[in-house]
Amino acid sequence: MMQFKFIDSVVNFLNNEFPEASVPAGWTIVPEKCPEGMEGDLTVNCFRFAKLFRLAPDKMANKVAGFLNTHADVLNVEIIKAFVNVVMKPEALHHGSICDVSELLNSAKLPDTSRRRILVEYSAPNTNKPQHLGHVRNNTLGMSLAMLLKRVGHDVIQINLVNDRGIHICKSMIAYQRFGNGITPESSGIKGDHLVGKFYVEFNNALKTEIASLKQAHPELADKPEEELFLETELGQATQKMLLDWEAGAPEVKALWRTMNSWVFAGFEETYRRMGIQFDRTYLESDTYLLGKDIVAAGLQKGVFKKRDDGAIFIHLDKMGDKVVLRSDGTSVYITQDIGTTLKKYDDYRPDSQIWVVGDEQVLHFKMLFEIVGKLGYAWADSLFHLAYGMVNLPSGKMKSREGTVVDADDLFDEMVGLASEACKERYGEEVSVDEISRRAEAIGMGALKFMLLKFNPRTTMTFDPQASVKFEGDTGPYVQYACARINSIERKALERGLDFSSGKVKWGLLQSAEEKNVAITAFFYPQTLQLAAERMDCSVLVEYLLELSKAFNRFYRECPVLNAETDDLKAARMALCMAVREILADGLNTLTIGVPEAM
RNA sequence: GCCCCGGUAGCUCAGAGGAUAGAGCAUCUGACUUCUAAUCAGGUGGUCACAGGUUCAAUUCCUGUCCGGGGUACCA
Repeated sequence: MMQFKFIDSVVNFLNNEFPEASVPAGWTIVPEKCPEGMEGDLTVNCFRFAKLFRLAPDKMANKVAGFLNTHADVLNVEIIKAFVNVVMKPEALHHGSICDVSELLNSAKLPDTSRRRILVEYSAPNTNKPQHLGHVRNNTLGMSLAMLLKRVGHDVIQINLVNDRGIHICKSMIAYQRFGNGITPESSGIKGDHLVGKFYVEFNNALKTEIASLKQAHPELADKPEEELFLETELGQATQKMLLDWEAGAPEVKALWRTMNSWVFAGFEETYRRMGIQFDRTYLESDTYLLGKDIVAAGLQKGVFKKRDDGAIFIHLDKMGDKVVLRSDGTSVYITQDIGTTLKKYDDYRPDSQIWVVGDEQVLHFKMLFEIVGKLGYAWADSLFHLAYGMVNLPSGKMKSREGTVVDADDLFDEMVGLASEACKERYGEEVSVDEISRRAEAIGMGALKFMLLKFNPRTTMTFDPQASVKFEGDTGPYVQYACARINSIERKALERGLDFSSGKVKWGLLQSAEEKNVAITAFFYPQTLQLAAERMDCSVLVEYLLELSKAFNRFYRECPVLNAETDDLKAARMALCMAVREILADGLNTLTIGVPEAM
């Protein structure tokens, strides 16, 4: 990690002054950004480490300030309580931060000994309907987390586990058989996953009608919930039979299943491509759904699991009570499959850690899963992690497919990109090719959406306001992209004017204004921000940072002309600052899987 | 009932022991002959749900209460 020389000096100084103090190995001072309105660039917060040296915080502050007063890199020092506010010489400030930007970017990488192989599983869609806003949050969190972990040096493997079989899949198949009339994505021009989703809806409508007439014919059933009446209906029975036929390998059922799933996969492929998702491995539940059974059988032998009188196999998990892992009829439950796939993924990749990006309604499920894996004797059970994220609600409340309030993923992409496209045309409609406009609109629209979803802490249950979310102003992805676009524009203008800054040494010490220093100070925190975000598995940390750096840049942009600066040396130095900022912003946006348009 | 998560500005959200609690939106006022105004500068707006406790220091940690959400299946 990059560090200012004066910080190292203080640490050395303290170690020499207090040889008897037992400071942890590798201990150092982490400087903080001096709050706005205070005289200072950086702050050494002595509250945090005074105790290490058995000194009162204010005495420590005095000691540190006394030392720093004589330091060659320091211009001025002010003590407030136990905060030591340091004004640095601009030269030293820039050399400790933004001057060598590739070194700065590189220093975000963890040392080899801290790098891990990590499996990130996310998305996990069902093949009976298209993806919606909830999936988009999941996908965005998953892919960005994967990129973030990679960015700091981990070996990351992105995994999807597709739910491609089961009773819910049979529902759309039954509906297709009955109402489909041989329609296909090609014949209808409807995207495959949407077409299959239509039949899932039709199934539920038909089922609702049948249940209504069932209740009418049998008033005693009036109070029964619909799920309990499923197998009383003709449709329900047909669906159940189809599931059994599927499991028995009935050729005509399998053929239809393959056909319809292929439509859905083609549709998903398009959705994923648009989001920029590439999985390293896709597991299909149709291949893995039987996996856990052997393990349960073996666990029963070992006494980890027990058999109940009715034949069901369960495990006793102390505080969480009993959990059935195999039904009395011998079939798997959800957790059985997850035990199986967890072990399978472990065997396939030997990871140091596995992460599941799954909604927070499943926290208990994963707690149980991890405990079961541990009880089965796998020491790596404590390296398993459920990244539980909150649901996406609408201002009107929850999204409900039954009430048609679900925000479809593809529609949402189109809307965001469409609005971005309009904004682009407004600005550059005449001068820029249609092709370029659509490229920009794609980066801006998709970027705005992803950025918005990542801005929230993953665990918060967020409200998605279509009106507000569709804007490209304020704390948004386009705000960050715009800062990059401004820098690109400066670079283009420099070329037009025949200015060449590539040769000659940059005189960083010329950048002395508050705005210039603030950019450099903010830049300094980039590597540790990446590492913190990775450690917390929380991209919102990075999002906040990118906004802050963009804000610092935009202020600089307003106050400090680059190409119109007073001297050539100052022009060159400011240009170098711009280039460095662009590299950081682009690196950050990239990590969030957001593109950077050339201009906007 | 029990378990988990949350309650911070009109709205959406940051802050997780430290300085005067922040940002965006909304609203009001200014700034485009200048390297892009998708920008910038400023105003208005707060009992950090409530009550105790720990601490030199609590919005942050602990306990309790209230309110909201989720979970508590031989569903996934």
